[in-house]
Amino acid sequence: MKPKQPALRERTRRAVQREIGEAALALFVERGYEATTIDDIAAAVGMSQRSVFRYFATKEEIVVGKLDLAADQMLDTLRTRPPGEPVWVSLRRLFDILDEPGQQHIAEPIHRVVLETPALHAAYLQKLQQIQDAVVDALRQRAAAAGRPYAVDDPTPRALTAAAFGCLVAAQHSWLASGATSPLGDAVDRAMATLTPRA
Amino acid sequence: MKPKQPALRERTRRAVQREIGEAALALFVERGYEATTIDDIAAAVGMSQRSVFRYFATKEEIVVGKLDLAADQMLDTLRTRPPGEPVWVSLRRLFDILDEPGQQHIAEPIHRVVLETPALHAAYLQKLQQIQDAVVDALRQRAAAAGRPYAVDDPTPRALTAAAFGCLVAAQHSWLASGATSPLGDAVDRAMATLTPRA
DNA sequence: GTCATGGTTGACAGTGACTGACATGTTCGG
DNA sequence: CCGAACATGTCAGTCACTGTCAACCATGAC
Repeated sequence: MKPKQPALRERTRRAVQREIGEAALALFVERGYEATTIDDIAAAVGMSQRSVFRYFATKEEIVVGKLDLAADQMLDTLRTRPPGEPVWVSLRRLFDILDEPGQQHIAEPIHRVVLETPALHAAYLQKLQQIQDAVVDALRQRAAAAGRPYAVDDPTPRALTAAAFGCLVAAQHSWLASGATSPLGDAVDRAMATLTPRA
Repeated sequence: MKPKQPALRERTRRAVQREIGEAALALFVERGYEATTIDDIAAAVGMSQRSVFRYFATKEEIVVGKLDLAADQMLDTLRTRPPGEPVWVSLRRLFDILDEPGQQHIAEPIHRVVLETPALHAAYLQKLQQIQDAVVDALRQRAAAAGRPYAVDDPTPRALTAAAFGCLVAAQHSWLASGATSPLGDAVDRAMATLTPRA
């Protein structure tokens, strides 16, 4: 019987990871990302610097690692969408999870730190790029399952996905610039409405 | 008469910067970005590590700094396009300079290193983001000059620009994936043809 | 209970990117 | 030829990150 403890270990691991993440984020928001050292974070949770790095590969991952969860949710969303739905609509639906009520007040300072810290912004864009790869994969599979597979060299799924994520980033910018008042989803709607996929 | 030597100084500065850049790039391509240390680069050009950092703020800048020139060219291009031209077409034309013949053979290994090295890829995406900001600005100015300014909260210019650059990145991916045979411009054409701006 | 065992942790040393400070040239203007 | 910029080297220091090792649990076998 092996699979008995692994579950527990995994759970405690997640718990510690979560604790570090929350403490770190509080410090980042309070005094800035660059001004916060890993030692500060370690001290805040009562661990050694070394152990912090056992839970997060890099300092940036403490922040952008939160997107891994979001990525999984996006892929789930994509798989449960009607296979015949227009791709552009499905892509728009992926972003719903970034916009759930109850998270907005928390999400806003995070967004701000990420967009204002060059190192974090770069890491964020890269993570979005990774997510896009997975989304493109899922889109190809879906099309194949629906009997209308894309040709291997057809740039359509990749281009549409890239454009959609580009619109997302554009929407986040204007959302933050206007003080994060109206829901982010509205900004995404407006951004994505400026384009249509060609038949 | 002050502006006599400054011009010379600036020229020699550019020359040294260029020399460092070329030496570094050769090393990056040969043995990889991560495996190349700043000391290696300094030794290759016969300088101290400190001096290398006087010409480039960061290691990544040695590579992605080359895009600053491209960015200027893009903005020039944008300003010389007919003001009435559809935005999507103008945006497509920005990317022509990345595709000039005679640079392709050189550009390919660079592209490869950038896309395959996480740190560089992140820096690259961030630089593209900066360029987008400038492009959006130019688009707004152009529309205003043509008597059809965008409303301040109109996401159109930002969204279209982000989508176009997303298509560019998508095109680079498939271009590299297919061995960089046909010109990059063709890949960009195909990617951007999958979308149309909504009237 | 005891003991092997896998997984977690802290302490320590080391690398590499980067920064600040200072001292030494080299160059250019007068 | 002299003084003021400017470029460069050296050195010391910070911080992110990695490898290693020894101590330390918790669990399961006996």
